[in-house]
Amino acid sequence: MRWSHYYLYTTREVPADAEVPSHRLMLRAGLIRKTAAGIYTYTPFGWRSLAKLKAIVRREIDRAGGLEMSMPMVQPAELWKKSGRWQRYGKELARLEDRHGREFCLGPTHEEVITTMVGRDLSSFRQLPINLYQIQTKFRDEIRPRFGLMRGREFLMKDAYSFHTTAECLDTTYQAMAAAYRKIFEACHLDYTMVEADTGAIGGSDSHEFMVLAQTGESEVVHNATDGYAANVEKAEIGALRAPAQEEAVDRREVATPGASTVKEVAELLGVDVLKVVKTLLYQTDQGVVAVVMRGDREVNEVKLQNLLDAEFVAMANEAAVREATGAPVGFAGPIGLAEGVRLIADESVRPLTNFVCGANKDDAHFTGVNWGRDAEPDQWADLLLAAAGDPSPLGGGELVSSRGIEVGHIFKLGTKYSEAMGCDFHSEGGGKEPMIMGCYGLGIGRTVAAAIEQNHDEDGIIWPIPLAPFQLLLLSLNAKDEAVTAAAEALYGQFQEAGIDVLFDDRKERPGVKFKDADLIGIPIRVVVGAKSLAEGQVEMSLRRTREREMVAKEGVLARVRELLAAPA
RNA sequence: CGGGGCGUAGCUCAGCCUGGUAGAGCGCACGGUUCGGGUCCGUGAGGCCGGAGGUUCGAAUCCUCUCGCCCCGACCA
Repeated sequence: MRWSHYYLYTTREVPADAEVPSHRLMLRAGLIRKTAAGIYTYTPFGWRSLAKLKAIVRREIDRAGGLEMSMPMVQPAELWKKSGRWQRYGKELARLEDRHGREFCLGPTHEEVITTMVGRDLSSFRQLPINLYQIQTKFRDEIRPRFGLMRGREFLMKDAYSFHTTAECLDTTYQAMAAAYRKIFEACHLDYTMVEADTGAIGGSDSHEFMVLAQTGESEVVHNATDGYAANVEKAEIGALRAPAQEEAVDRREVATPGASTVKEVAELLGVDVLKVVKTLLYQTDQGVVAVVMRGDREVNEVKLQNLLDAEFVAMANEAAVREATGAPVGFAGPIGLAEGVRLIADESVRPLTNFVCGANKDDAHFTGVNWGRDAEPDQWADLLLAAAGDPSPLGGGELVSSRGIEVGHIFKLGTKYSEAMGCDFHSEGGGKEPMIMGCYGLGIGRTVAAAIEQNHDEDGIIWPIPLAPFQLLLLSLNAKDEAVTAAAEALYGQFQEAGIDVLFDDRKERPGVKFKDADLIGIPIRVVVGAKSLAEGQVEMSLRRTREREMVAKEGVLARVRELLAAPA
């Protein structure tokens, strides 16, 4: 491709709203343009990179037995009402009406559509298992889109759905898809990790996420290198915490704690360790108001809470609700004397505490010397602790380490949640009718490309991994008016094209400085520079974007050298 | 949805407080210059100052409403 005839416009300045490197560089390098908040246009240049990733994804999913298809982006409300998600999905589901007033939504995912289709077409165990996938534009009306393609509202995603007669069969496909994902991310040369995950709004049992490790990632993951445990922090289990020393029970006393509404303030005021202070958090849920007692220095994992309650939503109670439940302003809640009907759940971390401090459900007052059994008893004990770096791994390998990741893939065992709702049954060998057992497998296309940039860039621009680079090679001709240079560059361009190499030929009438800056910015892995001085000696300069190592190569030997570099592991 | 901020040339922004002829840099066009790391000089095109209403002799500037965008939070295959 000749740059002079191509659609590739770089910018020196950045729109001020780009905060993370991938977003900034994708705009500057002319890969994407913003059309609306969280909605982007992919330029021809950017689209090439996405196309490369799509090809890798297709290759691996096809090998894993997937069959490519395509489903509509606009879906009838009827299907979503049938699965119950029309109500449950919330405002993220973009809804619209057609001219007749019929309700539709923009598909954020496609369980309803695929399950309905498979349910109609397949009816026998003999037709199973089957694994269908598509690469398609999704729409989720995110509350706050940000970071360019990392969290857009409209985005490209590969989603696959598998249908089975048995859990074992589902597991086989699940493992095969996990293996395919590994191959995909390895083929992209990404530093990633697979972690246990919560199933969220999609539902189901087993679930794993594929995280590309990056500081700018929106998810926190914890892992332990010794025992191999790795999980999204939302899901993470924790080994036994060190138990505090047991004390002889003392009398419970109410003490004045004016203005001390945080654990830290209370601990300081009373001169005790924060570990001695418990906090009681009030949540509003569709199951009613819930009070959670948590160790003073730790956070509640709201996902664990939601799963425990089997709740549709869980949110911190507002001030009015807190007052109603505790009779006190925020900051003085405790497990003793809560309003009627408030469910009290205590985290396991506070179980071994003796003579602890908690709010007195009274303005400016706390209790000291509180003991379980004698003074209070929760309706339920549970693990609601949000894992943190330094916690013991549940597998016993020592401390958990925390890192940040970009969620690029998420696979689920759905079970029969959708097949039952949508009536997707099969006749079993025994003649009975059973719901199909399903799995689903998502992979963010744009997000993966953004993650690749997040992991591969420097201060000058993108450093594409060869498999995702829009072009493999950038041929750069310096002196446009020098006939010998032009002729040599044209000859090389012809050779590269003939050899089937993805080449971008910078034949623009620009100064060398501009071309070099652009070359660094757009990050094509291999660069070949034809300039007057070296050409006089029959040589051209070759270099790699990643290492910046330069070498002079006789112009006759360039093609062979390029082939060598492309074959080498990146 | 709560809190904060911003909408002025294609892009990045100044001007607004204290109302009086709409600006800069980059980009673009033209001429010259330069030619291995975003040359330099000159000329020029380009803006119902997001939209509506109000105050005023007069509004980019003050007031009200509205739309859009961004940041923090809650949220999230």
